[in-house]
Amino acid sequence: MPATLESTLVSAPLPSVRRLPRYLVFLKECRNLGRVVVSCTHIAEYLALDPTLVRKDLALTGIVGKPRIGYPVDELIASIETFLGWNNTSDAFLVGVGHLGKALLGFREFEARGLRIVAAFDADPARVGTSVHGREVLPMEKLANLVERMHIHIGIITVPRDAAQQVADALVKAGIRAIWNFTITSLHVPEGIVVENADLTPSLAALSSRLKAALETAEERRMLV
Amino acid sequence: MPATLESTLVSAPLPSVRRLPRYLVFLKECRNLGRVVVSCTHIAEYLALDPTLVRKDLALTGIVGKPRIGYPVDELIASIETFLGWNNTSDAFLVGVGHLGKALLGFREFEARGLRIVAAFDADPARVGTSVHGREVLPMEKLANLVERMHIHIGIITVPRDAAQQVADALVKAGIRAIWNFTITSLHVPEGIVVENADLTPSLAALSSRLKAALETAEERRMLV
DNA sequence: GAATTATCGAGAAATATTTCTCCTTTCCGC
DNA sequence: GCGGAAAGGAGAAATATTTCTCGATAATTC
Repeated sequence: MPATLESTLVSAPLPSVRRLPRYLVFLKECRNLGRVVVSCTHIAEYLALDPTLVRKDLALTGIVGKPRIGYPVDELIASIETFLGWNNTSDAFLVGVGHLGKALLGFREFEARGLRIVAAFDADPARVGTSVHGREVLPMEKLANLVERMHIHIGIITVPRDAAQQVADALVKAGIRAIWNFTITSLHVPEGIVVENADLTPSLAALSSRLKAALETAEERRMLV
Repeated sequence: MPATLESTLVSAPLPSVRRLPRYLVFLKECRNLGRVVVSCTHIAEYLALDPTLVRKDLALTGIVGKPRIGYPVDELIASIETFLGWNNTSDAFLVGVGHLGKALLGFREFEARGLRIVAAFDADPARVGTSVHGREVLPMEKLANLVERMHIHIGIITVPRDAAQQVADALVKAGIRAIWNFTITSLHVPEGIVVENADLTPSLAALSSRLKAALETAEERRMLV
């Protein structure tokens, strides 16, 4: 039996979880406009989804709506944010202060979404000691000690792909529980460690594929007419 | 009408397409190590996937393997790259030269993956005229004209989320066919325009959710023992 | 040269996810 | 209050995706 990276125990459907943040954007917009309640039909229409799908997703968070009324906006926002754990922020370490690492360190929005990058590390001595968006870049040697001392659960990998596995090993050894992997490298980690891949290449592949299909469809229509 | 046309009309399963780039990483590693053939079993083992799944994904690209041997590495790489359209690069425009936009402009790897960002635009006059990774930042006014003149199909949106819809409208009006959307804003576009969302927030949500589940599972096990 | 074994291919089965259908609830106008 | 319309809830149906099973094939070993 091949070792599975994902523990397929009881957890929420991942596609649903991924949609939740987009609901939040719309809901906060509603709140800003002074709306008190919102129906899943409205949400679905705005996001071009099926209303039932939205209802199912929202039900995951434990909220119940009222027929003919909808969901109370404030409660719904709170419910989703609680479900996603965005209320109590988790601290994370980032490894690899290149272009992307710097960009991530600059996203102040993460903090509103439950993630605080508290320290950055790099193997390049030239980068160590510099300051990026208010955080000093630390040497890799300090990583293990600090992970333990600060009870860090999340590691963010933004190093060149060849170094990714090595960094992952170091993070796991230090006691990290989840890795946000921005390289395309397929990381090998012990069971129980969560790896979420955020590399852009798969998304680019999907874009290419869909664009190709769209252009072909358009071409065909043009020839039929 | 050739059968290939029909097969492209029914677009490939997106999850499969997203996995293809990860196969490529492994395959190129194999090639570098001097391997000539590789079996889907090996690929599957390395990526912690089911062998049959890998076989089905590879079959999408039209390659046929040999029993007891596997797939010829070079041919397989070529087959996947052709399928993904990584051989003939498409030109793209990027709008929004903030942290992320700059980071994307700095990724030279995109070119090996069929994407060349040929120009960058920004609404901020302070940024217009500056140079980022060798490309001059142009004013938004020039966008429409250049999209048409250069036959650009792909637009990349890396602006603040509030400006995203407006930029998308401008891109669509200019004649763009696909949008790579790095904001969490749900874009409204006419039918036939492809929108691929690459915002990190859904991935972060998935990470949080899975980490939470993993920690709970671990806790549960600990209490059982 | 035959047996053995690893691998691919195809289609069936299983699972996950999304959509549909019907029913209940609640508000609004009368 | 009462009936109708609109909205959400629950579970079934449909669809998409993944996994399983079995048969065929080709290299390796004896």
